[in-house]
Amino acid sequence: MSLRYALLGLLAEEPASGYDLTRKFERALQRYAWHAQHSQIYPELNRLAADGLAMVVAEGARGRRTYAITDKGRTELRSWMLNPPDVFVVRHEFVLRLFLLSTLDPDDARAVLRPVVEDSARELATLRESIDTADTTTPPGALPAFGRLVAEYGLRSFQTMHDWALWALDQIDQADTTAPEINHSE
Amino acid sequence: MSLRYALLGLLAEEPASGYDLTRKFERALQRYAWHAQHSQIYPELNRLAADGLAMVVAEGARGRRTYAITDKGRTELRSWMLNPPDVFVVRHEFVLRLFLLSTLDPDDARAVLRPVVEDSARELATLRESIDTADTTTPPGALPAFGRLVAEYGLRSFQTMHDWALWALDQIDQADTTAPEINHSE
DNA sequence: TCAGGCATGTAACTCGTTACATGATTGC
DNA sequence: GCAATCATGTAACGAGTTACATGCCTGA
Repeated sequence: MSLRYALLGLLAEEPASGYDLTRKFERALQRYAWHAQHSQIYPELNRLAADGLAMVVAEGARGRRTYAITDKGRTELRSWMLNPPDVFVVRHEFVLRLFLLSTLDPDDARAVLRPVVEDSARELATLRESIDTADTTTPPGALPAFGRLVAEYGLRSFQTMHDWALWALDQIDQADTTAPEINHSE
Repeated sequence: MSLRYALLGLLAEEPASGYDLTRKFERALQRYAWHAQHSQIYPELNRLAADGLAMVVAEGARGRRTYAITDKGRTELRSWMLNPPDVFVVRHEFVLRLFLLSTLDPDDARAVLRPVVEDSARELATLRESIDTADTTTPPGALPAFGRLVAEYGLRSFQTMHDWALWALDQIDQADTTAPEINHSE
């Protein structure tokens, strides 16, 4: 049911069409939080409308339909936000690979980790730049957009991953040079 | 296909039954990396065996079947580990809620964030304790188990989340006391 | 005019969840 | 004997992916 609330949440920020929402997923949500394609989004929008949680507020060129959240939708969304489950659904292929690093020999493990260092550094730089731009263009004293909170979370997460990957490479090197002959049994 | 590799990876560490694997998911993978129930694990084990990537190596009481990874399975797993996709699948309901914090008013946002501070502190303490125990029981000079790498990643991730949530609460307070009258329009 | 992007949809398939179902073993 | 746990399975359903399908607008 998370897709339903992801859509309601995006609609709560501003009205949007299925096409808009698809692009929002690609740009922001997909990398950190949730993934969905247009083939899933359009039917769900129709269901949201059928359930009275969203409604079509404009029809434009090329069959474009702009949806907005309804009061009922807002109530439903708020209730979902304030009642988190005890255990969250997590599916993270990257972290899965970290878990399975133990199945590789040191050289292979290093080969997996090195791109992690570079990728996280690149993500970090991109995010920091867009945060700096946003911070300087925001009038002083204004409410910081909540998007700023998420960006900060992303920034810290990439920093953590970067630092960790460097540390992990170091750990592997140490183990490898200290006692390389213990390996290669079996 | 990630489930397939998660299972292969766990079998690469040691032979296990479907029942064992189900518990491993519950204990470790589920919270951080991937989730699966027994109803998905048993059929997939049968498929792994049919494809020659795993095989039954022992049959025990109560119909228990212990599977082990085959050489073909190891080759397949290694190839998967060394060829990561450009973009990872991420489904993280917790982070989704962070994104949608912007749809809540400051009081509601605080109500969402406060438990995050507490939960992450608790997870942090538990993880640190089990890491300390593992570190002191590991004979000095031995190869650090790769599980130690993941534990460290978990530790740092929870620390990051904890620090971020405190920072976010502070940001909300500041915005709320600086310019509370800007809100409540519309 | 025509390429590229806007815009929506659906069918077939696979993945994942929930619920139902069954029985064996162990320890008290 | 019986409760708890071990142990595996499947059917029905819902969620998510891939591929196919269609047509409209805008700008060069």
